[in-house]
Amino acid sequence: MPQPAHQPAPSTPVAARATRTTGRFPRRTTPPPAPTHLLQAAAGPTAAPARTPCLPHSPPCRAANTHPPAWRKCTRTLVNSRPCWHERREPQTPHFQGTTPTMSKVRTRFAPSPTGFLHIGGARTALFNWLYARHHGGEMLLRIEDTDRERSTQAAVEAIIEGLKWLELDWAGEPVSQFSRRERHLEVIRQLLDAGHAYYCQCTPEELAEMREKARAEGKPVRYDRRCRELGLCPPHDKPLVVRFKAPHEGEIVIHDLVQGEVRFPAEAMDDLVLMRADGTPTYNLAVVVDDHDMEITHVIRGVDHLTNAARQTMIYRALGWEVPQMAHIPLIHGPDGAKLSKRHGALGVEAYREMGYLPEAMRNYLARLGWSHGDDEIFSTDQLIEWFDLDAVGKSPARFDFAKLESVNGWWMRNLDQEKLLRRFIDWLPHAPAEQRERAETALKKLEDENTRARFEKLLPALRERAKTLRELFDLAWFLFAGRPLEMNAKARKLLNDDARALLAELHGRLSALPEWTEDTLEQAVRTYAEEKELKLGKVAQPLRAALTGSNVSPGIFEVLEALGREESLARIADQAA
RNA sequence: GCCCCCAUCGUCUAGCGGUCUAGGACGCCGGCCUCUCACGCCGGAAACAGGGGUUCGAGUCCCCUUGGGGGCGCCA
Repeated sequence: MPQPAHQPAPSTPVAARATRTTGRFPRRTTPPPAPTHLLQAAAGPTAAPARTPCLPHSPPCRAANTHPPAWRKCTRTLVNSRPCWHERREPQTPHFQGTTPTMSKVRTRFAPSPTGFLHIGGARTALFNWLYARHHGGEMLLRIEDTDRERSTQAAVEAIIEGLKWLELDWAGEPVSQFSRRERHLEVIRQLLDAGHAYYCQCTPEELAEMREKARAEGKPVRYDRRCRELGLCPPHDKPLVVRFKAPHEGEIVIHDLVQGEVRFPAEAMDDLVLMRADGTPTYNLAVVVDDHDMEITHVIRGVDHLTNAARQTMIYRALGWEVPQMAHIPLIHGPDGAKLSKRHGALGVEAYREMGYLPEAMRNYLARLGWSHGDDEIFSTDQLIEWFDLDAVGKSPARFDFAKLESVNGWWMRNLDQEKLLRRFIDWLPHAPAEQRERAETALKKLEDENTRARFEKLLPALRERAKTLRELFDLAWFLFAGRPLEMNAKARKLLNDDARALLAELHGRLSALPEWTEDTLEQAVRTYAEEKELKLGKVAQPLRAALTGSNVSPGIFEVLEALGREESLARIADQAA
């Protein structure tokens, strides 16, 4: 399992292989679409359209001539105030360690932005990426999309990594910080500018807001009106400049999606999106294209909320002359009310599910079934998931998150997981118990170090697990094994222990202490005989006994409990409650 | 407002033109088992959103309506 290290390893010159565009994914069966009638001119730098001259007041710049040496002069001020490109050193790009590309290998990536915990939708996206890669013998990479410096936090990065680890979704190499690849992104922006696929724009956020408002009021599509597109602006300039992509004027962008099928976006719907902000930082859509390309991602699997980004990114790929990766946009997960998943419905961080006592295998099982199916099958081991998962069985309609079903699936895994593994899961869970159980959990953890207690627990585990839907319930059910005397009684247990019951316990204590052998069988025989003699139904005897032994009205079979607890402890507990 | 996507029991889904009086699972209701609670087993209620086409034949294909969702940032 990779460590959450964020220091890029010493670099392989990513840039060097970054421009390779052919023969990289020979295993592809469906070649990427080429509806290039509108973007033919965008085939690459060599096919760039004519340059527009600079404005009179600007000094000559790259946009105006084709001499490479002019670069330096110009790039000095490309980023309005900050000189970031003037020294043309090799960009420090992360080395995608351990992921030496094999031509035919499927490479997916999970690319969360670290602005919060790993929520349930993100977890499923990660799972699908992971399963798809595994199914095809490839690998999943992890990229942290931390270009939004305001909202990205290290704590979130750690929470995401922690969440993935809990779900046991591993990735190849080190996590890649998108922010750390900034230089490379700027380099590509420069390339785009150079080729005439991008231009400087001087519009301010205020002007743009005004533009949008007007368009909306007139019922027109809300888009940038491209007023700077042919101005030939370039830095230095009296206003801050951004770099925009030149979207095609006509035709359409067609994306071939493995889940959504063929989706067409008319060119009129495409905006001249910003590639570089006024502060000189690259934007998401540009960064994603560059990173996916450099990381040699073959399949981009993400939420449908990115579908329009797919169209935008496709334009950028084409302008760069790069091959577009296969794409799959999976439906989103909704809350029980069909609306967006809200906090109280399940938009919780995966650590919350861990706390609630769900098992990773159950989580994977449930999440996989949300939007994907394999006939009538409901329960899947991870190996089966890997064997059977594929994008063609992923539906297009959104699914609602259903706690009841999750719980049921979890219950199945509670009952059927390998005993050793369940034990380990339980012990691993204890330190993550919810706050109100933390104290007891610590006690249990300590008690489990005691061989005797541990043996009791293991002995009763088969009976306990059958009654628990979650690790948390298992813990509640098992608590009486760890609790000290005198046992705390719950309300129903107290009610059970009336005077008659206490008197009965006193008699029973006598009988049981006389027993030569303390086994489930001898105990059952003794108790049954006692009940018959007293002409009582077994329940009348078992329930007070249960209360005395477990402090509860619910437990595994009473004779099992008696045996597991042992003679000494059992008799002591009975004596505690006897009259 | 504009663009895109979706639509089978309450929920997740099977169904890829005839085998559908629509199957499974969760949940719900009834029962059996029984020392409690579970597990397990048996049974039940419960759906093709509506309207037009196409076809000998439509849950399955097409169109419209309605309803949901996503997107329209110098966020990702």
